[in-house]
Amino acid sequence: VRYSDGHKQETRAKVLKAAAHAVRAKGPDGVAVGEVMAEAGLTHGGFYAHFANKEALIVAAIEEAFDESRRRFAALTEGLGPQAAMAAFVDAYVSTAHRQSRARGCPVTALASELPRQPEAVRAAFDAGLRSMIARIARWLPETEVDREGLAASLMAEMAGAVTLSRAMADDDLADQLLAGCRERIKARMGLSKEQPQ
Amino acid sequence: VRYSDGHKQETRAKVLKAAAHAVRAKGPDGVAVGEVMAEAGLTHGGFYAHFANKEALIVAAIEEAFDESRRRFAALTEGLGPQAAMAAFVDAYVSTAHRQSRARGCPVTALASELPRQPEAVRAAFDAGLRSMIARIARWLPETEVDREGLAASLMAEMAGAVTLSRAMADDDLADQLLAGCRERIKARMGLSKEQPQ
DNA sequence: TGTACATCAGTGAACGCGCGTTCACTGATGTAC
DNA sequence: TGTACATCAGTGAACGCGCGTTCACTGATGTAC
Repeated sequence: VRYSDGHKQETRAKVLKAAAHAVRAKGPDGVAVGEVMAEAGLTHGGFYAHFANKEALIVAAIEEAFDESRRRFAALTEGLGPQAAMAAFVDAYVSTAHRQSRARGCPVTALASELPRQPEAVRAAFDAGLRSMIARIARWLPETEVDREGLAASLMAEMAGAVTLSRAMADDDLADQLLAGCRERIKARMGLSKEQPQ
Repeated sequence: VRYSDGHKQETRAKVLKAAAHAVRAKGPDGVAVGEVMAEAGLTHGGFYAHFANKEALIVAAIEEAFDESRRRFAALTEGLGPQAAMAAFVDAYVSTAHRQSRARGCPVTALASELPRQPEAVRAAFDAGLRSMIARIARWLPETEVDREGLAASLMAEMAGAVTLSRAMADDDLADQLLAGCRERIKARMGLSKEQPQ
């Protein structure tokens, strides 16, 4: 072992983190192996000591992006009851801040429409991340709700749609209006609106 | 004039149609000028007699895709009152058929997440199409609704999100469930659910 | 304890390929005389 | 009416560039003796 123990793991983690940002900022096909390696402070040739090929990097990057996103939202909702957690989640997700941070935001919003063109392994990674997100949302919904998974999927669709559309809009004010409107309507759909009692 | 009158226009229209399909199937960056020309029965070199460059093609292709989509849904809702038109629109949009026909479907669903990376002109074309779609939906909503534009934007977000997520899902049954669930919830949000009176 | 050797993460040149763009040329047809 | 010329949509070879991948090499460090 030439380098200190775990040196290779650390390098791999650095490359992966850069890739997880790049895949959201530029899309799976827009990620350039050389750029990712440079971002991690290395030259392109060393890439293949860590990953079999670009596809393997994309798969790992998507998993990493979902993990990052999960940790971010877990921190945000820590210690809150289900309804308060859900409200905090919606406020953070359907927000101007999220609109503006594509590289660090939720991979669902950043990648969804490019996914059908991706190879099987990439699609599988995204599919798993998406399903676990919906399941997490479902757990926050009232137990009295008859079809929690169904409602969770519907809410996920609107949240991801809202952020994606807001990013596609040229006018910042209009985009903010759309986000605010969707945010309130989503909360109203779950009895979490400001106008209604908790 | 060598060729018959309007020959060049016809060729341009053929190229544009092929590009409008390709841009939805492969994304703006995935469109290959040579492939589009081949699809139109021509060789790649002739492209520059019709478009200044690839970016100009993408802009025109997005406009064409929105037009196609508009005509399709106009035919579908022709002669119907606002509520029936809206219901027909939702049923057609949030459907398995739409999920399966990316190249001919709505450009919002097909392109949304790739848009932020595109050049200004491309973004402007998409932005215009998106806004006109939301305006069209708003006109179908009950006049009693306080914020028709806001509700329209929220519904557009959920519809586009639902179709996009369904396309990203590997399991067809799960995808169909998501579409059916979103469809009913969207209609319920407008008093158009099967369970409720028209 | 000191020296020769093995290991292997990382380097950087090179290769092949696809793609956008350019450009000299073609050839069918309309126009001028 | 017939012939020479102009026009221009479309052809196909060529170029440059970026990118994924390969590969011979480096050099710092651990191990064997």
